[in-house]
Amino acid sequence: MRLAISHIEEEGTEKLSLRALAREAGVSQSAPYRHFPTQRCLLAGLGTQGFHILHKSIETAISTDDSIEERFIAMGVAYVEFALAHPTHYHLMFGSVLGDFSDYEMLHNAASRSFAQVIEIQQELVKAKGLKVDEKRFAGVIWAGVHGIASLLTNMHGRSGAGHSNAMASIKTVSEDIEDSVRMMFDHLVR
Amino acid sequence: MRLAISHIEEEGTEKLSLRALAREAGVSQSAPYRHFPTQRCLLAGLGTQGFHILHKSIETAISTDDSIEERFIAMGVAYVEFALAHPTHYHLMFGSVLGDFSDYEMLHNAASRSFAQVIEIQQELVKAKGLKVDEKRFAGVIWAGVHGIASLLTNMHGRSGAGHSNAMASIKTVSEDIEDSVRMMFDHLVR
DNA sequence: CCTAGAATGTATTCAATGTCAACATTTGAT
DNA sequence: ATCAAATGTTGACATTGAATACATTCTAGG
Repeated sequence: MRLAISHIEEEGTEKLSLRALAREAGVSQSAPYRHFPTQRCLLAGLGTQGFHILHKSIETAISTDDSIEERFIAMGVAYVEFALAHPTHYHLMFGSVLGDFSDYEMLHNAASRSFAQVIEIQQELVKAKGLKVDEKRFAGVIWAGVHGIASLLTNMHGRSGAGHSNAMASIKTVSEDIEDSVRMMFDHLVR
Repeated sequence: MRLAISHIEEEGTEKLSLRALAREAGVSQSAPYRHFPTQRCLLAGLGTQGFHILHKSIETAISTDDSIEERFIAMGVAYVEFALAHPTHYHLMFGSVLGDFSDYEMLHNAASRSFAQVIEIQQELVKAKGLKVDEKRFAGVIWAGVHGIASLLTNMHGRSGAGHSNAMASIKTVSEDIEDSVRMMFDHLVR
């Protein structure tokens, strides 16, 4: 039922049981199995959906008349904001829960499209600025940069900070102005 | 029993059941509960241990006569290498599984010590280079940088790459020379 | 050495979960 | 209206985290 697919969006501690989901959806425990043969398939569906949202978000963010540098930053910001808006999706997409994407064609395709999008704008930047870098390593480091921010913010969220308040304060500062933080991280590329 | 504590180290898909662990240790299913009131306590123990290892690794890495820039890079490399060597620990330490550390004093303290260590060398760098930055944001971004590399490498490990080979290739390149990658990420700080 | 109490281990039980199979109901196209 | 596909339900099963009550081992103080 489509109820499940909409309930899919109910971002919650994914950890949430299939049965609980079903119960909450007002149907019986094994109803979901009509739609998803296994729990992992349900999660794969969530992941696929996540990649679609991310793709659209980035597409919107980079479809401006700004310079490539600014569009590059905008992409980073969009990436991080997506993670904050959809932490469960993000966790599925870039965590190790789902394992190898090859098992799920739709997920795999959606991921490929997102990856291609990011790599494309990154190559555009390299070209425009005439950067002399190992392109593959560059792509990986860029990705790691935004992923690091996104991951830290989503994971450390709601941690008390008492005692190691310095570290938590630094995270809070990052989260309070994401654009500034992305800009700081890619400092040397934007100037 | 201490067997459990040593078996703790057996890095495995943490997801592994307590019972399986007990079985593998050759004791009965509920024996572990003598040592850890709950599963989360066991995991908290693992996390604590992880912070100790990380602290020692970084301590070793930065105890050289090199310049602050080089020691800074060495810290980043040590951080990433720790994550690769102990992915389960890392996941517990910086994922959201354990939730708020305040619930476990030892874990909390170990984490604080690690955080302080990282923040200290980062402050040293800021001072030495006379950087004019928001220190808190700077700390967060630095942390996010190394965390991003570590997280991507540990999570994407063993993903087939067929189809979106560009993205996977970029990760592979990063993993093949971690120091170069960390250097590229903190480019502007090291030159 | 002996014994009391702590530390450790076991057996048994319970509720929740993922999965499956057999059966029932709804729905849409012909 | 009919029939097949889609969807939902009930009941079962094995596994898991957890709790309780009972048994064993170890160790320190007399």
